[in-house]
Amino acid sequence: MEKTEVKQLLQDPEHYRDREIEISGWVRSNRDQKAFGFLALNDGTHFHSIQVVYERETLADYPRISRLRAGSAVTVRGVLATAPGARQPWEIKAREVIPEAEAPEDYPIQPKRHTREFLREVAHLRPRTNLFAAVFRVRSLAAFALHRFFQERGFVHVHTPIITASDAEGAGETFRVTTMDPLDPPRTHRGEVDYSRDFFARKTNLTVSGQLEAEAFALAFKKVYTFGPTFRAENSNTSRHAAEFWMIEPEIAFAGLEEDMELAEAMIKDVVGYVLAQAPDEMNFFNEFVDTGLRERLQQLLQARFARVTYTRAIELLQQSGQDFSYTPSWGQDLQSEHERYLTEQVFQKPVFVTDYPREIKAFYMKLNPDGRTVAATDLLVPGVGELIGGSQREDRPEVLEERMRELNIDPAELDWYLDLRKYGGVRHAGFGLGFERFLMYITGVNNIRDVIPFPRTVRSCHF
RNA sequence: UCCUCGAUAGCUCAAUGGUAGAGCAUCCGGCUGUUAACCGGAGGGUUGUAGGUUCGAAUCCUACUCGGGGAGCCA
Repeated sequence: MEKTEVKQLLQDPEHYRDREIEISGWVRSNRDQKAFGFLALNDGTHFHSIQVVYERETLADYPRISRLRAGSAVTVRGVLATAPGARQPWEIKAREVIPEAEAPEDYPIQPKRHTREFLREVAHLRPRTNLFAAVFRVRSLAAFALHRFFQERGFVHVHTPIITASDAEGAGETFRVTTMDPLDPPRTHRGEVDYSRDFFARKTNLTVSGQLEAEAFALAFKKVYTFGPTFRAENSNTSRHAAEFWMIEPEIAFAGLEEDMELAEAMIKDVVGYVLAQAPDEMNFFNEFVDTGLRERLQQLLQARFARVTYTRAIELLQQSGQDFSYTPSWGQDLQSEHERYLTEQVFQKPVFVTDYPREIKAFYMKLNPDGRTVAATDLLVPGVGELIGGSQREDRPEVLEERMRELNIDPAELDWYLDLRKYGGVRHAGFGLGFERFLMYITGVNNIRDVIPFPRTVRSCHF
């Protein structure tokens, strides 16, 4: 008797053929007939379930086993054999089926198609479905591939803080972190809330980005990356926004925008290639049931050289397109979603870096170009998802940086440490932020961010 | 936050002003290789909530709640 797992069995079935094995997992479906029955058993190690055949003649407690409902857990002892005339080549002929835990009749996951909306309401059970088993295995593999990509290139992984005091990054609304009594906070003599008596003796919030801290480490280790949770308290009601999501933020020193884009392109191709190779069953499932163009699009991505276009040129292309946009493209305005989609899906038909945006529509830390009108920023637009990456070369001239901060009403005193980085050996450097969930949407074809996060947190929704 | 669509059995959906139904799931029975098995039977409903119109409301009106899609903000 050998304890084993479905993944091992299906990787090398000949090795296990006719051998006594033991396997434990959950029942996906159970069909019994007069003399025998079939369990579809999934043990979580493999996308596919394995079929278990049990016979009335040889199984002592056949009536009980034949009534086991989907969701029940069992241990099966038997031999691996080829399945006659069956859809799957291998099955287990059970000698013994031991119920480990039975699921009552109100188990919500049926062997049928469920809507994603319903499954979100049972997020604790949805990883037992084909779709979510595939999504979350791919999520795990993609996370590993990202670490591997950076580690193999000598990048140092930085754990940037989750709680921060910098309120000046301009990356959206923040969640306040406090231990004060909301009904009766300490107050100053003028009646204002006195944050100096809060836990950290100042106003603090959950991080909206690890970039500024990553820059500090890039100016010591030369190549670093962060990979962690990020929090935005924005009232965004879309399929692409969550209040809690994960970001990858590489930062490289002695490098500019060109190197930044090369890094982003290599990273995306590496991870997509890894997932395609490591999760063929999951990717086949997405291609068949989620997005029938997925495989072709990802294969093209691996082959294609990502396009590069300046913001100024992109505006020209949009203006000359003859398209009837809801918003007329004009220089100085941010690109609308419809413009981004048109560029990546129609004009280039592949991922495209848009570079050198007007300074007025980008953040204070981005390097001012010699033309004085644009900054060395880039957004990577991809078909289907839109903006996947936002990056830039960082402003490394202290006087220009400080001037930009004053322009945008950011108090330089609050970010004195950030200005120090320019003061002491602050070479040119660049970086970008990749929204991990948006990347997963792109890889899997799943079109709602709530379905690529195990337990999603969005506006007015924080269950589980 | 704005625009738009929706909410009926555990799930997916019918019923468009006149007796709330089907498929799946569940339960019972049948079936000698099933695989979204099949065949027969049974149970299962305050039609999202609160008001209103009407002889009569799942259906029409108002508000609210929740959800989908789109926009803005962004990753």
